[in-house]
Amino acid sequence: MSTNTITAFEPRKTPVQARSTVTVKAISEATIQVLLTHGADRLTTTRVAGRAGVSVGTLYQYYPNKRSLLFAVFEDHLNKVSRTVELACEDARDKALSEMIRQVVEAYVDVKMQRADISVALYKVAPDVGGPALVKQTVQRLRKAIGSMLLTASDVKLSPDKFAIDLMLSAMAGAMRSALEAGASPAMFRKMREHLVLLCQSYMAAAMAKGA
Amino acid sequence: MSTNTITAFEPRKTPVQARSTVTVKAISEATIQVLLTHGADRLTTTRVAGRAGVSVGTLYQYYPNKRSLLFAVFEDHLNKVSRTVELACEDARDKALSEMIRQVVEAYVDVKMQRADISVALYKVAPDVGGPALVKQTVQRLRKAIGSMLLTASDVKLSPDKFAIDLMLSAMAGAMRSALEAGASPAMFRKMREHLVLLCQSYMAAAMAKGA
DNA sequence: CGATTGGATGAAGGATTCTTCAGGTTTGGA
DNA sequence: TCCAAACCTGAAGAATCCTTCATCCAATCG
Repeated sequence: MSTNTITAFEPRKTPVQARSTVTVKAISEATIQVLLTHGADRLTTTRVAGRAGVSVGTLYQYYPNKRSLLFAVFEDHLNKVSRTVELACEDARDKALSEMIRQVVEAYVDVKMQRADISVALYKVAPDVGGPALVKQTVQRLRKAIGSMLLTASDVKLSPDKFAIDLMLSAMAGAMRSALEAGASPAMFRKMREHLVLLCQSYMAAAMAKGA
Repeated sequence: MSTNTITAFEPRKTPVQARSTVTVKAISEATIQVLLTHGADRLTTTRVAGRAGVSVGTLYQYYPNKRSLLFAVFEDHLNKVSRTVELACEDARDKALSEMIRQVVEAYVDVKMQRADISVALYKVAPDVGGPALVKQTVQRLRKAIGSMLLTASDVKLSPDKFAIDLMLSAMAGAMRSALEAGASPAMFRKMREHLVLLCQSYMAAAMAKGA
C-alpha cells in the first residue's frame, strides 16, 4: 500500500517545547540547502545536522531515517503545488472551459518555476523517497479540484472524464519535468507555458467532445 | 557536457574472442534480471556477476563501474524505442497529419508497454545513471525523425515547429511514465493509447495552425 | 610446441554512511 | 527552588559495497 510506504517516513517525535520546534524547522531547511548545494548523493545525515547547527542524534530524534528528510521536503513541495493549483481552480469557477484550463496550467507552470531548483533536485531523489506514492496523492487531490471546477464551466455542460484529467496532468508534469531538467531559459518557459495551455485546451475540448 | 557524462560509462575492453562475447552478453542480461527480481537498491556488482555465472573481477574487465551496467541497459532500451518510432515515421510518410501522429504515438506506447517491466525499473535508476543525457539524445533523434516525416504530410504544408515536437514528446513520455508507474491494466492502456493519440493530434493541429 | 595475449578468479582493501544510545543539559511547572 | 520531562550530544558500532590486483587458466599464432 502507498500508506505503508509513507508511514515509514513519518516523524518520530513531535516538538513540544519551542526549542525543538526551531530545531525541526532548521533541520528541514538544512535538508533543502544541502540538497541544493551538495546534491543528493552527498546528502548525509551528519552534513544536514551540521548545517542545521545540531548533532546527528538530534536529527534522529525527529526523523526516523535519512530518507524521511527528503520525504518531508518532497511533501512540502507537493503541498505547495497542490494548494496553488487548487486556488486557481477556485478562481476559475464559472468561467469558460478554455479560460479554466489556462488558469490551471499557468498556475502549475508558475509554481514549478518558482522553485525550479527544488523541483529539479526532487526529480532526482523521488524514486528513493516514496515519490510515486506522494505523487499519486497529489494527483487525486488535483483531479478532484479540477473536476469540480469543470462542472461549473459556462460553455460546456459535460461530466468531466477522470481519465482525461489524469492524462492532462501527467502530460503537463512530463513536459515541465523535461523543461526543468534541461534547464530551459526564462524565454523558453514563457513559450512552454503558452504551448502547454494550448495543448491542454485542445485536448480537453477534444476529450469532452468525444465523451458526449 | 552530456558527452562527458556518458564517456564515464563506456566499456573498458571490447571482447575479442568468442568466449568473452558470451560473457559480456551474460552480464548484460544478468543486470536486467537482477534489476527486475531484486530491485535497484539490491543490485550489487557481485550479485550481477553471480547471476551471470562469472566472478566480479570479470565484470570489471568490461564495465568500469556499477553504474555503467545500468547505463548499458538504459541505452539499449532507448535505442529500441528510437528505432521503433523511427520505423513508424518512415511508414507514415506522405500520409495525413492525424494519421502520422497516430502511428507515432501508437508505436511509442506499444514499445514501452512491451517492456513495461524494464521501463518501470529504469525510471527508478535513470537519475543515477546519466538518464537525462541519454534522454536528450533520444529526443534529438526522435525530433529529427518526426520533423522530417511531418514535412511530407499530405494535408498540411507547414514547417513543423521543433518546439512543438519536443513538447509533444515530453508530454507523451510523462503520460506513459505515470501510467507505467501506476501499474495500469491492459484495458487502461488501450484507453491511454487512444487518448494520447487524441491529445497529440489535437495539439499538433493547433500548434501548426498557430505557427501559420 | 613455446610464447604471447586474452580471459577469469575472488579474497582483501578501503571508504562511506547510517543509526544508536548512554549520558549530559535545559526547560517549565509545582 | 527542585524535579521530571524534553532535548541534545557525538563517538562508536555495524553493515554494505565497490573496486582492485596478483595470479592462474585458455586460446591463438608462428
